[in-house]
Amino acid sequence: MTFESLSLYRDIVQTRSVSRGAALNGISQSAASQSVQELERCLQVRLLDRSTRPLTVTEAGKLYYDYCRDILRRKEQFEAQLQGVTGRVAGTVRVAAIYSVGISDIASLEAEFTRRYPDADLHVDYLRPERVYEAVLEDRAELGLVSYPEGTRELTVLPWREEEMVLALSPSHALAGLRRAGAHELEGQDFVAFDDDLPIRQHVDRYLREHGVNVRIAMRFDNIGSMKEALALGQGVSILPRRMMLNEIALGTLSAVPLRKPLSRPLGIVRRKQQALPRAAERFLELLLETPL
Amino acid sequence: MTFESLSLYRDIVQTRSVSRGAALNGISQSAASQSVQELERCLQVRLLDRSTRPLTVTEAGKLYYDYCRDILRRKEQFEAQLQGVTGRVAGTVRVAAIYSVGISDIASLEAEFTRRYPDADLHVDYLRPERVYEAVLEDRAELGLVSYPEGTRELTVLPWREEEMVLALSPSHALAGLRRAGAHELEGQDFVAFDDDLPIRQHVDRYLREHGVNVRIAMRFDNIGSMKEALALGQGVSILPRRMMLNEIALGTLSAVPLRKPLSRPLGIVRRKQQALPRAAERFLELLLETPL
DNA sequence: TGACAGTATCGGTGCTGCTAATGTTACCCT
DNA sequence: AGGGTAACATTAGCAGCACCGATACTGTCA
Repeated sequence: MTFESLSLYRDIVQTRSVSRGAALNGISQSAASQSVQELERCLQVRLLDRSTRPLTVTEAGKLYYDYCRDILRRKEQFEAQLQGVTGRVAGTVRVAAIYSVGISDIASLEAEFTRRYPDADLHVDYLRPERVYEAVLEDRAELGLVSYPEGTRELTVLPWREEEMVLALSPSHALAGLRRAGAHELEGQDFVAFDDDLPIRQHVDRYLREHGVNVRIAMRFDNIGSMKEALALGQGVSILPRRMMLNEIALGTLSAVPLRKPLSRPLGIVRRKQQALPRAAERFLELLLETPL
Repeated sequence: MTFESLSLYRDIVQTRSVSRGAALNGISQSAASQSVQELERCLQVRLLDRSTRPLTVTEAGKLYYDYCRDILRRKEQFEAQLQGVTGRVAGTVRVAAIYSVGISDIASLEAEFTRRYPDADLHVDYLRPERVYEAVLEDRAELGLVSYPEGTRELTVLPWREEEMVLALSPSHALAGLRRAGAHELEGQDFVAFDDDLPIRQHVDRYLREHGVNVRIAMRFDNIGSMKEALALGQGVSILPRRMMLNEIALGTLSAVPLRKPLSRPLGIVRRKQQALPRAAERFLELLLETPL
């Protein structure tokens, strides 16, 4: 019973799928299937009920899952401790981020990080917000970058940035010439919105409601990139973080109009409570926090 | 990195020797040496300083040792939990006992145990008292049987038996005819004693001192078997648990004279605190506690 | 400075665990 | 119902690696 098989089993349970677990661990579905069977043979007990889809976890399987988690966390803890002794900053920092933190920002952070710590690797996954929390909870990432962060019993939050939200629209749009946008000017506009279940959507909705504005939701997206495309094509207006539009503003494909009643979006960093971070992850966290807005 | 290698490393550190660790894990010295080197190569850090004898453990090596212990304990805990779910009583119960608990007693217990739980194995090691504590502390035994038990921060004690101590001597000895032995009758006798560092020796010494008796220590042993031989040959007298002499009394090779001022020896069971016992070990513990004196 | 006990190294071997291909089964959908 | 699809199981064959035995090296005694 190797650590690979522990990690594999954990991932199989978390993804509720042998194949996905196999993929996450870089082995074939066949190998994963054999690994689980070997496990069940050794322990003489069924761990997973694979006669149903998606597969279900038996009582014993849950025990083994907790066991895997504990073992793998202890392993991470050891590795963190070890790096404290050797003084080396190495290993992979896994970061899960929402799409809208700005890929270019992270890219420059990544460059600085690999410059400072050449032995460390940085791996960033861009996910939907709920997936970011999930990734941190399920040990697939040391750090998570989210907007409107919320802590839980197992997760702790560090404030990171406050981003100014602005009216975003095509330069050719009627409202593009305004120096400042009052709420009433949005009344009845076609609106390019975030998906209903994203936190940012809730906050923008509340902002509009509080200022007595009704807009017409023209389209919905779960990522800023697509929204910017739609706006550039004149499909409507939106409210987006200004930082995310700097490129398009410079290129002249989009315009940003400051809001008279300001609205900002807080970004935060989530991590697991009482989990010593590997040295490399600690350093990346420092880098994040020292980076100017 | 397999569990075998964790167990191996733990044993190497505990025994301060690669060869002994290898022997404990049933592999060759060569394999053990290679395993440690592989470990150091993977972690990129020296764990053991083998340029000195006995070998010494580096800072990183200590961290890894703690890690091994934690992992292996978690594994045991899982196995115990699993047996709770399956209801099976299987696996090996490892018991460490002092020589003087009585091998024949344990043998009959063992017979009863394997009768009740045919899937479980019982393994008993007979050791010197300090080794019994060590074996339990270092996860080489689930239960320890000792006299004059003492708990520690990591060990908890369950009282087991109170054994009557009697004057033990050859039937041909001058004192053998007594119905009861007062303390004064021991004055000046040749005494067959336990080794100085055994707890039972301290207690017998105190008994003699408190009753103002001086004896001449004729010989010392660390096990009751040898003492009985010496007594049968008329080499002196001793104070021993009666239970341990039943066979010799029946055969007429030894006599037991009750002490006027009674002395008893408490036997106890030691186990690690906050460590769920495997189901098989739990059952053996039940068996121990229900066994009549 | 031998003698020894312990550790490192080396070549050969067997077993475990992987892949790729194929067979089987649960669930969905009209 | 009854294909269709996506998942899991099975099989054969191969590759790597952990093991062993033998031997060489190295600390630590006397």
